[in-house]
Amino acid sequence: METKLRCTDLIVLGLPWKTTEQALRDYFETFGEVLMAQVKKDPKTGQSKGFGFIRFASYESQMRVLAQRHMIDGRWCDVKVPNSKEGLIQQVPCKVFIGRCTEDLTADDLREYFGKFGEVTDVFIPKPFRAFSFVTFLDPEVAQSLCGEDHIIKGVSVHVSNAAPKSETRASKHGYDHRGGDMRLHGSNRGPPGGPDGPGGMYPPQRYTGPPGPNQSNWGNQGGPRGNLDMPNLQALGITGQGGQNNNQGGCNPLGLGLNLGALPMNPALVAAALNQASWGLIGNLQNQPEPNFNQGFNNGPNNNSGNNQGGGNQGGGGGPGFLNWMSQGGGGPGGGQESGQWPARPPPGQNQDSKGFLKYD
DNA sequence: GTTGAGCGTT
Repeated sequence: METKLRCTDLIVLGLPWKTTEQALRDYFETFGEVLMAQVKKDPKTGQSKGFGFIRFASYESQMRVLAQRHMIDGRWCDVKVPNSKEGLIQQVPCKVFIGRCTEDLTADDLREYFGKFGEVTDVFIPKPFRAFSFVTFLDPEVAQSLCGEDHIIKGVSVHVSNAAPKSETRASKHGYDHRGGDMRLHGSNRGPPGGPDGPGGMYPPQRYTGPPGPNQSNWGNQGGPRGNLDMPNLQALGITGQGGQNNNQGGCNPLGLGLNLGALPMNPALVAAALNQASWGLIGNLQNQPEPNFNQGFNNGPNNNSGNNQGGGNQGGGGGPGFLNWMSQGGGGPGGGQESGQWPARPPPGQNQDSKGFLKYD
């Protein structure tokens, strides 16, 4: 379980021809200690091939880097987990199914309401109206904690449940959309982690206790001495965040590329690695189902760049079991803010349910 | 001397 959060080499695509290994290293060192940086070149000419690899010392740096695009020497570059390495990273459902929606419940309504429980990274409302929607949280634990509950939003009683991964969809081999920094895990070689009855000891037994009160401990940022990352919680989960290279502080990031740091959604897959088994253990509705395919179903749509929620900084995640509280240094970023409505067409109702009657999504 | 989706000579 400790091995799930180790760093891996990351591929950097789109490098300018001109970028040197030193420049590459210099750039990424603003995120944390860089153990390796290389630019792939033609052995003969020495000409760059336009991509390279980097490796961080801390998983936290890795996650943060994966969560955004990077302007390097004047070009936007993407950092991804290499194909050769994917499948090593686990993911956990951050998305919940919201049933009994009415038509007047807008994405903003949902985002605002559920933002009380944790940072919302995506809201999806099928069109045409289908009486349900999906809300994706940054923190998978928040998502899980809400499952099974009824909530009243604008006078409407909605029901939150697991967003049952649609089995056997795409996400097969050729990666799907991960522009904007969302999922990129689809290696097919990774089986289900353990199974529903696995360890189950990672999560505190007590359920999420609603919106954080004003006095609840807040691991968040707000200028705390530790900065805005959530290493305490990581450690609490048995993750040894080596070295604690914490470059990011609460408030001003040291890199020149300020804008997105706090506002961008973390890649839930990467972020949630350690929660996998335990979380599935909590998903009662899935316990009797065939093993879910972890390789799919949790992508956040074509563009995961949701605007930060209300720019208010995260809600602290309740201080308790919160896992991902590093985001949001206030001041909503320039994130897109749009979402919904740009998803692939869905199957007609009826053919998108599994044996348990769960609505599937893709 | 060009190029722009991709996946790593060692």
